[in-house]
Amino acid sequence: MPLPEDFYDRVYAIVRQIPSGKVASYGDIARAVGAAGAARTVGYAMNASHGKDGIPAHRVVNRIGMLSGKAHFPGINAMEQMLEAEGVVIKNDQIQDFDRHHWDPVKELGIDLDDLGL
DNA sequence: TATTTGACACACT
DNA sequence: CAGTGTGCCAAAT
Repeated sequence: MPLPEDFYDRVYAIVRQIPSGKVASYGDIARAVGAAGAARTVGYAMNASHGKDGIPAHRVVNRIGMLSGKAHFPGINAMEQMLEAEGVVIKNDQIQDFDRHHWDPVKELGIDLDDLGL
């Protein structure tokens, strides 16, 4: 279980479950993987998700719904372009009606923070 | 083996 | 109510 990839795999598993037109915050994902507070590490995991596929990193934003990681995408506008294509309204690198598009994995997937094996 | 960085989050002023 | 500073976990060097 102490495999480094395990952590990434958990993050990918959650991000992969994000439905189209929805977005999740790093903190929520961090909690979903059992690493509450490791939001930064989640972003790091996303950095490794580039070479992989099926990892809609463009649906992952910070808590305020800002496209903080847009700079890490191939195109500076690729992130918002994809989000807009899914029905998400982006304004000035920020998601409009973030609460409306917010998708909490812990809540939607019914993940029990006590059942993460901690 | 220890230190610094990192696509954040929360608390305080 | 808004802005600034500090703290968190894990990975990489």
